[in-house]
Amino acid sequence: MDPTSNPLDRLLEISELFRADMARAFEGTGLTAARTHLLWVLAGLGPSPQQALAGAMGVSARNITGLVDALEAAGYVKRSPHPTDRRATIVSLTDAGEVTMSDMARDHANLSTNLLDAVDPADRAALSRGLDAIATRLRALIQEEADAAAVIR
Amino acid sequence: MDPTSNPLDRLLEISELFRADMARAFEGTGLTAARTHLLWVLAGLGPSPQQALAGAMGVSARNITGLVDALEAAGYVKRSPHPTDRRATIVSLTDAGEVTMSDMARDHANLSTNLLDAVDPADRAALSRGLDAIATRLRALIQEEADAAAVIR
DNA sequence: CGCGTATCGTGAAGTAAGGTAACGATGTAG
DNA sequence: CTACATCGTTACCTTACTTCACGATACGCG
Repeated sequence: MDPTSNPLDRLLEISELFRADMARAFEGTGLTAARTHLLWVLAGLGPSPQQALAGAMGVSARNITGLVDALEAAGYVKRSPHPTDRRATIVSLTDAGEVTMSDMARDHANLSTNLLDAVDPADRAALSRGLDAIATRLRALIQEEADAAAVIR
Repeated sequence: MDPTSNPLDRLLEISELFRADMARAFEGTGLTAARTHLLWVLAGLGPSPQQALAGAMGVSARNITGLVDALEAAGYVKRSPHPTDRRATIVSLTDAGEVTMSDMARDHANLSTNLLDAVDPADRAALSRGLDAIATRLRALIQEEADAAAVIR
């Protein structure tokens, strides 16, 4: 009955809390959510041309230029020439960037554990299933909307 | 074992999906997440001075000026003089704004139902409890960090 | 080989959300 | 009445995005 206790509103609240927490965590590090996302993608792909990062992040190539500029200036990332394609530049993590990423992975794992600890063990499996179901449904809804919009065009 | 199936990652994914869905839903309406947030707060508070909106949204007064400018230009909101304090202006929803907000409330309720429908009825109570627990824990963690940061200053 | 076309990264310029600092107009307490 | 606080706004900065244009380069094809 409490209007703020339905799952949708809780999820929206949790989204907002994540956002606030990340903003706080990055204070003074020269990092931001977008830059960190790039680092995360880069750690997953390994050294990549900017084009590949744009594709993986679903963002324009121009935007990658700006994010890489900032990360390079802050020392997390470096640019080097592509060995065979002289148009392309390869972006890779610096040693400092690698360290940052492993710290981040550790923090991420800790947070995961910490949050899960807050949940009654008896509820965990259902929570996990429920979140999977919601994510799947959400993905489907967004896809439907995208298809509907495509027809109009 | 699947690294993408733990609750934290699911929650982050769901956050991202919400963001994408909202951005898509607002296309061509002159609305954005921030502007809609203001409308939402305004609908909750009723006609308010900009100061009150800034407080309620946790954002600078300057930013409210900009959001109200945009919403006023799009016809969702109007400014009128405060009856007793000539420094202040009162922001209120226009008729069009009221209609938009009730449409939005309806869509919100539909989405809530739709997403919950995707969850096995047997899992719903546990999901709800789990989300509450996670939100509570997250709030506590953020508070701790804020306190820790306050000590340093 | 040469030519057209596609691709890579970036300059230029725009939009949107945020922030701080300063200021004029006004309210309010002493 | 004078000092101080508050309200909204001007001016300016940052970050994250976009599109468009362009130079340099790769590449397929006749």
